[in-house]
Amino acid sequence: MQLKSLRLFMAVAETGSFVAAAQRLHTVQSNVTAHIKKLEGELGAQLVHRTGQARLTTAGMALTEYAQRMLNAHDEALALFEGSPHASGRLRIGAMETTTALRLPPLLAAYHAEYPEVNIQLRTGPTADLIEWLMEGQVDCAFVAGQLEHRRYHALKAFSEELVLVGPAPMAAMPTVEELLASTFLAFRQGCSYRQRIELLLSFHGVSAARIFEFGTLDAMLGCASAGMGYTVLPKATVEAHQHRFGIDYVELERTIAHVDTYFVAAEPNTWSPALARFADALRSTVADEAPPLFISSRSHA
Amino acid sequence: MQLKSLRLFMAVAETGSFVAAAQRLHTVQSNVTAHIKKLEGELGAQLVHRTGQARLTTAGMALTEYAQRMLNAHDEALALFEGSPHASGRLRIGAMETTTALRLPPLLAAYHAEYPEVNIQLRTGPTADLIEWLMEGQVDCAFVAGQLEHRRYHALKAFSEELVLVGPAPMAAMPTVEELLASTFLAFRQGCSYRQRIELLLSFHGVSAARIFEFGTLDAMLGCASAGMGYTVLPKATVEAHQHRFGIDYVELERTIAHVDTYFVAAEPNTWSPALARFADALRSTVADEAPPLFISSRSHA
DNA sequence: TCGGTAATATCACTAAAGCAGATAGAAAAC
DNA sequence: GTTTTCTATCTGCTTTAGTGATATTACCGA
Repeated sequence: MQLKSLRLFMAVAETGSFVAAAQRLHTVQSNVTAHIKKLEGELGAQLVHRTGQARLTTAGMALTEYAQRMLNAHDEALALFEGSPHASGRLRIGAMETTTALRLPPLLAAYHAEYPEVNIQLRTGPTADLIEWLMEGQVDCAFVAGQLEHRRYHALKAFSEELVLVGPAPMAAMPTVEELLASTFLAFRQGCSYRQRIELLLSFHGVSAARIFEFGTLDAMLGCASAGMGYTVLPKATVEAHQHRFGIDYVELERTIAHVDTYFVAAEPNTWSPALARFADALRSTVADEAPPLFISSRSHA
Repeated sequence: MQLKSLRLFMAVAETGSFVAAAQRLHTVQSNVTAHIKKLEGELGAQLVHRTGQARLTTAGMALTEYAQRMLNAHDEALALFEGSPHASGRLRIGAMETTTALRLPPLLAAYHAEYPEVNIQLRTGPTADLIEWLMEGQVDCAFVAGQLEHRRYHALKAFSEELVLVGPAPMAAMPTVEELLASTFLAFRQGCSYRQRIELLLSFHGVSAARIFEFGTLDAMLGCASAGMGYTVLPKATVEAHQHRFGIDYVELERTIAHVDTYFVAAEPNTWSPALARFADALRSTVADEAPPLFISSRSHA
């Protein structure tokens, strides 16, 4: 059974004529006859009464239901890919805690408004996990800190973050080496790229290691920071967004340490579902509003 | 897009390998490659990651939903016709009022118990209308009085009825010619074959014409008969079934007039949907329980 | 970094199927 | 009874599918 045959069959059913069906689908009558006969042979039943008007037999009517289902699914699939008037299906996004909290809401809102059919699944985790999930196919795309070194992945610079050293308010100046050495650092669980910055910061100040408390959520970490439990390193925008809720303050860091770019990474664009492609579009337009876009695409293996 | 390609695509998705998919569907790996590549070309997107495990891309996952829908509909259609484990769909039956009331209930009950998926639509009318509906395709089959003369239709003798003259109780003997001439006859609306029998009965007794009242339902007719409004001709079994509810009685008629066969008629068997074919089966077994079956099939135009 | 291994891609060839045009046959309309 | 209109069949051509052998690529371990 072929979709072509079913298409012709439905045309015959609707027009009541083999020649009309042939014209509608831009072929010849003998071809229609051949397809209908083949269908009848496969199903072991006559589908069309040929006397006078070509009317469907009872068997033919029974087939229409299934033929219509197949053709509908086919047309929808084709429309989804070729046209792409509306994206649908599932979109699994991975992102860091800070990105999720600060950057994604407006982006997701805009995307969802335009493509309400897409079922968005958001998964939060540190950069290392995100990359693993992406490679394992557990997410369709991810927002990670720093550029992905791996080949065969497409990367788009999404957001630029300025990391600051966060501690209990007030913080007038950078803590001394002694203070840093004596204090605890608060970080997300293993794999968070910001945590690497903490270690970079420590080495920058000549401190080799420090006590580190791991947290699972941003709120818990900020709460502990305001309570004076220790210092942490977070994007400035994140801190400013939460500063009114917690008694925290920050000092800016040296630029080489502070600057971190968040990249949108996914497999190559030609593997994207329409839902993912539209999401990348939405991201690009968001990025374009703030800064000139910078595309870093991997070598495409034609 | 071909169902064959989608079948291979799903096999690749499930097995994670081109060679495994080829083995499962009894073909060779190069063929799988060709089909997948063709699909990818048609949709303009890469569907499968080839590195290591053959995993689906995001686009590929989006396709699976539609592919599954198409293949499901295909499998169901095939199962419906070839196997026929369960009939489904719609079955439109036409029947005379008396047949509907007396003969169909047990048949329909048995059929519905076995094939609950079938949506049965019952349409009642006189024989002439039934034949017209059948030829126009408004019903899939019909129970009519007398054999259908038309070619290209399959007929199966379903029930034998013994017509009797019905009047208000008590009826000791056949009314005289004068009584018949003076009385009114009650019949279904134009086209009812039993009504022809009334006219035949009258001519048998030398009466050329009589006043006839037309009714739409059996109950109304029997009610009027019990009230002494006039006589009617009905199957003996029907009268006996309603005798306890109405004050009616009957006398038997001369055999050449009394005997009427009810035939099951439909288009030729090779045009039957599974639902219709199973219904004919059910009817045959019902008939076989009562009398040796008698098949009168039209010449099949191979 | 270099082979070995296991996977997919490509190629050449054969077979089959699809398609178009012409024609024959059958039914309906006049 | 003739004409018209429709479907079935036939023939040749073109395209496509399927097979098996071979090339290429990626991955893995030494």
